[in-house]
Amino acid sequence: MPLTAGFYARGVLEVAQALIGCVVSRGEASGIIVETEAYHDSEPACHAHVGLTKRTSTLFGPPGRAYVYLCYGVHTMLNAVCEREGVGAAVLIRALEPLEGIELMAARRGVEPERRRALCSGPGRLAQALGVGLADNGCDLGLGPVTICGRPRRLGDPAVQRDRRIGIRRATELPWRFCLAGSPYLSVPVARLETGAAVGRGPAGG
DNA sequence: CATGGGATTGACT
DNA sequence: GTCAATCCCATGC
Repeated sequence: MPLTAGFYARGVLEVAQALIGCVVSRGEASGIIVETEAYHDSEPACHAHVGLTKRTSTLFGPPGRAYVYLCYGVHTMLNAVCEREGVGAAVLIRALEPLEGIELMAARRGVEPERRRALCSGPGRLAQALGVGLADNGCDLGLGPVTICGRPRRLGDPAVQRDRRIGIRRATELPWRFCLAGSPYLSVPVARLETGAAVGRGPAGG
């Protein structure tokens, strides 16, 4: 059973951590989420920081929808919209451990199925592997085409590591990246923990 | 209407 | 390590 809106309605940091170990599916292809990042309209790295526009309307909409956009004119990014309607917040899905539809994902990526790490280790890569396109923007993650289900019981409670977000120009100091500890499917390894690093307290008013 | 930036990737030196 | 691809959309005139 897919996760419902209540799961996403919580604070975006809480959701970003809770999504580790959950399963993203689209059609025959699926994978276990091993890396996420949180974005919130209170900080400048978030698209919603500019306010409500045509582009950001999905972000400010109800929780539990997909926010899909094109990055660098080349790659599609898949996010899960969080927090209550009127708050611009989302979790970027950055890496998956491939689960089902390996052959299909490999064909879409143009790599050999044996190269598991090349399939979904990166936000652009996983979107390509799943066949996510701009037409999926705004879709209900409980209904599809893109769906997210809870953690498989057999996996237990995952150990989650926190890190700084990757590839952004602004608000780089926030430790809003969440990774499955020890996973070989991360887009980038977790940085060494810095002693005394500032710990984010979460978005104001979130 | 013109311009410029961007939450990336893959190819190449 | 460097760098180009490529396009949507926010902004400004």
